[in-house]
Amino acid sequence: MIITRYKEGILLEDEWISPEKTFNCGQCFRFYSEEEGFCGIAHGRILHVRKTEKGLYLFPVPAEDESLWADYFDAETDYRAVSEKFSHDPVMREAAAAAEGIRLLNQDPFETIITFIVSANNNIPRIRSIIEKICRACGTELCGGMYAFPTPEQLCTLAPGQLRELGAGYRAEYIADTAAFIACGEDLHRYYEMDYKTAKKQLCGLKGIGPKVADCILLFAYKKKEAFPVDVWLKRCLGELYRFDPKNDKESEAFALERYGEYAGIAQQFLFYYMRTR
DNA sequence: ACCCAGGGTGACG
DNA sequence: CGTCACCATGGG
Repeated sequence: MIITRYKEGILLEDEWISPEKTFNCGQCFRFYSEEEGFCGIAHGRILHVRKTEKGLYLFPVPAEDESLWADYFDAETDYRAVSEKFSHDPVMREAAAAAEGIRLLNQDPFETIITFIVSANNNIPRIRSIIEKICRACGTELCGGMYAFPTPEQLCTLAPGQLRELGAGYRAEYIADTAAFIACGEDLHRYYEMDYKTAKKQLCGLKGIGPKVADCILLFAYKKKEAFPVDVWLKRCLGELYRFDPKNDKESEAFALERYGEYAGIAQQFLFYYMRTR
C-alpha cells in the first residue's frame, strides 16, 4: 500500500478499503458517521476518515503518528491477494465478494481486551453503548465531548456496582477483575512476541476471557491472523454452509487452519459479515 | 411472554 | 476431558 502525506493528514492509496464495512463489522465500536465520512477515537487520539477517489484520507495525522495509523488500517496486508487465496472455496468466494473492503484493524490491546469481555453473549449496538458509557465515566476527555478509552488505572476507579449501572450486567466483575490485574503491572506488550497458541492459553486465564473472546483479542489487537473466533453467527455459517458442526474449540481451530491457514481470521471476518447481511 | 445477541464461569460427572 | 444451569440487559 502506498502512503502519502496530504496537507494535515495522510492518504492510504488502496481501493480495498470500505470504512463503512470496516467500522461496522463488529471489530471496533468507537467510530461514528459524520458528514462525508467517519470520526472516531483510537489509540487515545481523534481521527477523521474520508473515502476519496485515490484512497482513504485520514486526518489530522502529525508526522510522528503516520506509521501508527497506517498500521491501524493494516497497511502491510494485501487483502486482494488474500481473497484470491480463498477463491477455490465457493462459499468464501461469495462471502469475500460481499465483504470486499473490510480490513482488520490493529487496535489497542487493553481497549480490545475490555471491549470483548463486554461482547460476550451481547449484541453490537449494546456493546457500543456500554463502551461509550465507560469512556464517558472514566476516560480522558479529548475535545468536544469525545473521550478516550480509559487506561487500566482509570478503569479501576469504577467499582463493579458502577459498571452494572452502565449496563455491563454480570460482566461487571470480569471487567473490574481483569482491569485490576492488568493495572497491577501485567505487560500487555508481550503477547505480540508470543505465538498464537501460547498467547491464547494465557489470555484464557483472565476473568471473562474464553476461547472466542481470546481469538477476537488476538485478531483485532495482536495481529494473529490465524485466530478464528467462532460465535453464534460462525456456528450457523459452519453448520449451514459447510455442513460442519464443531464439538469444541479444538475442532474449529483445526477446521480453520486446514481450510484457511495463516489468514483464517480474515476469512472469518468475511464470513461473519456475509452471514449478517445476506 | 419468549427469544436472541461477537460466551464464560463454576460445579459436577 | 464434556455437559449444563446460570448469568444482566435491551431490542425484536
